[in-house]
Amino acid sequence: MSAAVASLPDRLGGAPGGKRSLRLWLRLLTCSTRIEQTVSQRLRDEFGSTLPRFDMLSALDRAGEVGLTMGEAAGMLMVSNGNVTGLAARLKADGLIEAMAETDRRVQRVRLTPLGQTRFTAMARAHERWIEALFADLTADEADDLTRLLERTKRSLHATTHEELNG
Amino acid sequence: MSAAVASLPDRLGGAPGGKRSLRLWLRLLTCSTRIEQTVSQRLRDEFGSTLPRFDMLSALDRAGEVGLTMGEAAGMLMVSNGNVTGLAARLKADGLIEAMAETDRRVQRVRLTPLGQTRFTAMARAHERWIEALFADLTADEADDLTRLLERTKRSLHATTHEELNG
DNA sequence: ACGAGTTGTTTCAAGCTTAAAATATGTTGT
DNA sequence: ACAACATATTTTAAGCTTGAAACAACTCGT
Repeated sequence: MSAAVASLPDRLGGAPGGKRSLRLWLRLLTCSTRIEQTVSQRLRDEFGSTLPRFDMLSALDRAGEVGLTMGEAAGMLMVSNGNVTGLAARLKADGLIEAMAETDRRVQRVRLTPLGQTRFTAMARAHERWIEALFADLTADEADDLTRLLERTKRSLHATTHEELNG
Repeated sequence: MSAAVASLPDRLGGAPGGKRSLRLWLRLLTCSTRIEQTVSQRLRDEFGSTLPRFDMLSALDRAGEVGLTMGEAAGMLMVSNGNVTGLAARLKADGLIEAMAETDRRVQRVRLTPLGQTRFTAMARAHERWIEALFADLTADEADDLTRLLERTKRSLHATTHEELNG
């Protein structure tokens, strides 16, 4: 959740170049940050939870019975392995997730507990309502256009970046 | 930098409702996170700096001679006041910013040092190139469409949220 | 079997971030 | 002047995040 205030001093009419991209990035970041802050605050106020915790529960909900290893979870959440270690420890302490048996003893696999499932379902319902409300002023067409353009953007980013997260 | 993996289990064809918004939010977050991670990594590798530091320097660059108070900086960066206190302390220790005199002794006003200005200029140049490259696969029209839609989104968010950050 | 290399995870130190409480200073009404 | 209130900032405790180093367990070639 970082908000760049990159310097955009000048004209923006013509060139498809740097300033144009900078302005686009600034808008993208502003929207993203604002939504994160809103969701984060409501998660705290209404559920005493956080966005990282919610994201982790969400990934585990998708995974179902088989759960996720630490590495798989890190990949889905786009965070470092060490991060997931701490997150999992806190969620375990809350009783929302539990460890599973694994033959490969290096692997730490976890899944939702029944309590975790219940709590996540409640949060997910509220979360969906919040997001829907935030985008409410966009028409369905605008939302679809935006989604499509972001998909194109994602591919552009993918083409330009090949970095790893861990170490 | 948090990456939601919100559950999107089902059909997505029809309704303009929750699932559609959720998918849009997910794309937005993915793009934003990916760019932040890329920029963050390069700032560290090439300048030994961080995104929050860069953002702070950027805000001060825009402010010019008169500098910014802690509160003004917090507003521009969309972070808490306490956050800016720590950031300013670190940048001061690096010799990149300095305190200014103020009649109101509650107010802490800071500006770039010459060194800070030099360093920021170098970083900003590189930053602009990185961003341009990340969006390189989009046409100028696509970039403009995206910027416009994000502007509309920003207004939609603004209409729905009135929360404060501090306190 | 055993050493070398690989893979999955955790630990660690440092920085970022927040909300809430505390501090310090300024302003206003009387 | 002074009390009450308001404003600007810092402090604090807790959580999030990372990259690098450490650790543990597995695989493979011989």
